[in-house]
Amino acid sequence: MITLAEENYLKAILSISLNSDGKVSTNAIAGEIGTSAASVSDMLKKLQDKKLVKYKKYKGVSLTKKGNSFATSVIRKHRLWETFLVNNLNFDWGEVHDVAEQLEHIKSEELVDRLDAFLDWPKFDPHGEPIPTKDGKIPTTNTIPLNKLSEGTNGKVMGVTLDEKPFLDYLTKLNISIGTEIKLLEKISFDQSISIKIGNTKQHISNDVAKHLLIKTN
Amino acid sequence: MITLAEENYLKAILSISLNSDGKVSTNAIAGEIGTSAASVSDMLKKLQDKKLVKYKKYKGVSLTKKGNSFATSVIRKHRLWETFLVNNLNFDWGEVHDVAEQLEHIKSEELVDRLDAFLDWPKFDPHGEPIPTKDGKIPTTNTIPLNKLSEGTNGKVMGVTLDEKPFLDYLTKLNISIGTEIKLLEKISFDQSISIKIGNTKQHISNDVAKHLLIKTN
DNA sequence: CTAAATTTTTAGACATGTCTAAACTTTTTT
DNA sequence: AAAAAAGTTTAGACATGTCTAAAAATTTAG
Repeated sequence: MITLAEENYLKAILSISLNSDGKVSTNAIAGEIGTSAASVSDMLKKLQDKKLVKYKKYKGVSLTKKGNSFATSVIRKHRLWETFLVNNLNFDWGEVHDVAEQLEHIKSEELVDRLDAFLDWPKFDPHGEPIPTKDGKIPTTNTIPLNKLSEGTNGKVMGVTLDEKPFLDYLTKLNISIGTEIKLLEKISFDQSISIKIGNTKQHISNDVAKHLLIKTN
Repeated sequence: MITLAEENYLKAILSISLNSDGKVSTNAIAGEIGTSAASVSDMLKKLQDKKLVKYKKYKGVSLTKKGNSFATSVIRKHRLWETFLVNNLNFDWGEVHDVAEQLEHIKSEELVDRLDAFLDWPKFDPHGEPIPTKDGKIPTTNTIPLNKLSEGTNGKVMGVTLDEKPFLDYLTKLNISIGTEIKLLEKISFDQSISIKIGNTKQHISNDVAKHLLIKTN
């Protein structure tokens, strides 16, 4: 049996390794989970014993096939529940994360599959993030982060890669949601901040915001 | 903060005290939860410290107002989730208990209220059990257990008071579900077993089965 | 290429919730 | 009303997952 804490560690490792290739460091995991490096060390040994990760002391960690499969399944559940919460229970996209963090640990394959069917097998969640299928495949998109776009390019917001209320609330304030048309006007090399046009208004946003917006160019 | 284990103890205490008035014994709780009397003793002290129960050593336990309110809320969540699972995810009524036991511990008032609204404020769950309202009121029914009916009386099954797969599967086999019309033909005084008529077929069932069937007489 | 800084691991402690075995109350029986 | 039975609590142990402080390994800098 895999515990709730173990699932959270696997999810954190997967999430970090998607944004930066190679082995995942103890500190990175501690940061992601909000715990101490010491606790992470302890847990990595346990995950190693269960053959969920490959771990060499001081050398970082990576998921085994089995570990990856569990982590992907947790993400699948998280995103399906977020979809349900937004589509059917009328939650706002910034309000669902914490509840989905709990729901993702409910243990029942049957439940997940039936929820998937009830939602009509969605490919993307309310943030535009891909929902892994039952067999672990992750739908792809041909999107790029807004900060990688070149000046003068038009595109449409297809998703966000950060699921935190302050960020999502800020997007709402900027009038940005899934489907919003954006034109990149200017990149400031000093701090990588950018000017954009949304509808007929110009906005200026930081690189930290831009890098979490997935754009499909027209 | 109330923990998952504490919620389960409170629920068990409420559930026992509904079926038998007065103080609830340590052993009864141990039996309900499936743990040892020693563990129950330990936990009762903790619940006492949190003012969730009133407890005198060797003298049994009862819920405080606060404890009752938590326990009722857990039952509310359990029954709302069971309703969702059966009505919307097409689960069979015998399959939902274990999943609902997990879902009932999700912490979010908002979630429960929205689920309630999504389900259109149901008053009874798929087993006919009343769903407590947000403010803790429990809808009433004028039903009596089948074993208390007198011979020759007709009635309709409005609910069951046991949520266990083997029991529910047996009912299905007997062609009994919510809404089924039943006539009580004969009571055997030796073992309190009874003969009933369902549609045009006679059946003979034990008192253990009959006492968990709630009947509304015609 | 050492020395300092950073990262990671170990050691020891703690909280939660569980267990078995033994001790203690209460209830039932004779 | 004492003895036996049943029920309950305490004592001590264990597993999980966390923490801080100290030790060890690795990386970075001078």
